[in-house]
Amino acid sequence: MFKSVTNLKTSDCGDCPIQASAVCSRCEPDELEALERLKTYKTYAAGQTIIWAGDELQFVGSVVKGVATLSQTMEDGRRQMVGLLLPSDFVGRPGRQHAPFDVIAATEVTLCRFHKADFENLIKTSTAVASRLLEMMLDELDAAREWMLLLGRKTAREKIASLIVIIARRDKSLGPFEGNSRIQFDLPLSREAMADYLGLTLETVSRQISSLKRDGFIELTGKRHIAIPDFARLENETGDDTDGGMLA
Amino acid sequence: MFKSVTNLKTSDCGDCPIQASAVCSRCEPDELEALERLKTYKTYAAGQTIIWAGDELQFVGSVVKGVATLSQTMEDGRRQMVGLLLPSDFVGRPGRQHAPFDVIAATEVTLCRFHKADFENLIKTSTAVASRLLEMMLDELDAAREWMLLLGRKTAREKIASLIVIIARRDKSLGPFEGNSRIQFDLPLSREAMADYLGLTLETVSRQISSLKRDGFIELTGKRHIAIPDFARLENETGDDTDGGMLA
DNA sequence: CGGTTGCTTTGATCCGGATCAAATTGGAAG
DNA sequence: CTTCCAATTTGATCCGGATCAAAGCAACCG
Repeated sequence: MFKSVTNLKTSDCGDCPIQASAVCSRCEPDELEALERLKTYKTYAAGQTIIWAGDELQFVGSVVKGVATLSQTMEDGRRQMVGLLLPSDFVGRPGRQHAPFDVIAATEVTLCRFHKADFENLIKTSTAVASRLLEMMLDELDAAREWMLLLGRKTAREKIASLIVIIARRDKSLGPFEGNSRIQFDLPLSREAMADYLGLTLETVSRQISSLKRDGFIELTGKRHIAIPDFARLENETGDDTDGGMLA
Repeated sequence: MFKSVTNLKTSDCGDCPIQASAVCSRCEPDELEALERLKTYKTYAAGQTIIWAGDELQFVGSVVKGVATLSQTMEDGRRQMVGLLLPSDFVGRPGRQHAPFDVIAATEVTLCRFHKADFENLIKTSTAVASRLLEMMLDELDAAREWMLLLGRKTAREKIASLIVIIARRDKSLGPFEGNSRIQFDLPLSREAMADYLGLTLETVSRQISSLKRDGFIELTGKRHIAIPDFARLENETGDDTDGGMLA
């Protein structure tokens, strides 16, 4: 269920509602219009729980603005974030009841929402919508699996470096950047939220951030604002294959 | 990409090729027939790599028999299994190139395969196929997220107990069973493969299995055959919410 | 049969990250 | 500009699981 099918922005700009350049051409005008009629917007305050685990969900939709968190909690309180919901990410499970995860606003969040039943109906009749959703889910799944590698095998330092890199890559306000550029932005998550995402404690998160700072990979001004003097150099700390090469 | 969309059994029995009872009725006869024409079978030996990370993939399909493993490896050799492929699980990524995961046969594996391009074409024209696939992907994603909780927050003992419970639940040869039944079956994975799945070392896996045996949660005859005297009691060791309750 | 080979178990030690406990800081409210 | 407080950093210690090292053990083979 949940998170990040992505890009259900619903056309303030005439884009394909189930967006993404590649498929826009597949959207029939009447499908686009159908989505258009169904959408509503709603804003949630930071800290507010948008969806409770086990809820009977009445809507699906996507994040327009802000950051939310998709997480699961054990009885004894141990918590694991299983998804980070940034603008353009899809929220809600079409078909059947949603799985037991909470969605919590990390900052003020605006959702673009569709009535669930209507949306499900649309999936069943529109190939374009269904296959676009499928594609988005496949991306989601790939991301989830990469996260599994991080959780199962990376060290604390690699986890922190990976998270910072991922947040930077997804921050559209930075525009496209490359290689060794210097970039800066605000971390949308508290140390505790990062810990829940990375399977660490908040103390370890803090220590590793300090350590990356000491080693010159990042600079901090205030608690949330971060600067990365050399993006590629930080990427080397993630433990990931960075060359992206594919010889022979 | 990959793994477990599930149930592309392709009708030796007249079932919906994109199976699952709930949707069978949605399959049009001609769609069923289209899938029928496209399928081929192939068997792989235990230990064989079925798909290499980065491959240009020519087919998609599903596991008919045997067990395969979906895994990712870091340059320095650290490995994390990100999916367990059991009979009925889907393999391959329709649309775009598959992500960098290996698929390796853990036992002898038989796949039912479709030519990729044909299958993708089918998705684009058949709502039934696309929406069934979507549903399966959503289940996959839920499972992946539960695994994230396991990797990030569970103790070694809880991880082992969880894995045994999950394998037992998915073993169809056991038939449906409930609560405190006694059940027994063969573990389809080596200690090392379990370790790769759980984000542990093989020594820790072995120790925890021994510990569960000492405490009477499981019995072992030979290295692979396992008996669970009281399934519900083992479930209590997983750390999961077991009551499944949903009061008020 | 005895020997090789590949799992698996068990043992001893080490270390990364958790836990418990203060101290510090930055930002919001007055 | 101060005050206050939650978020963060830093410190000291502990422990679960990793690592290094040696046996068991069952299947296979000559």
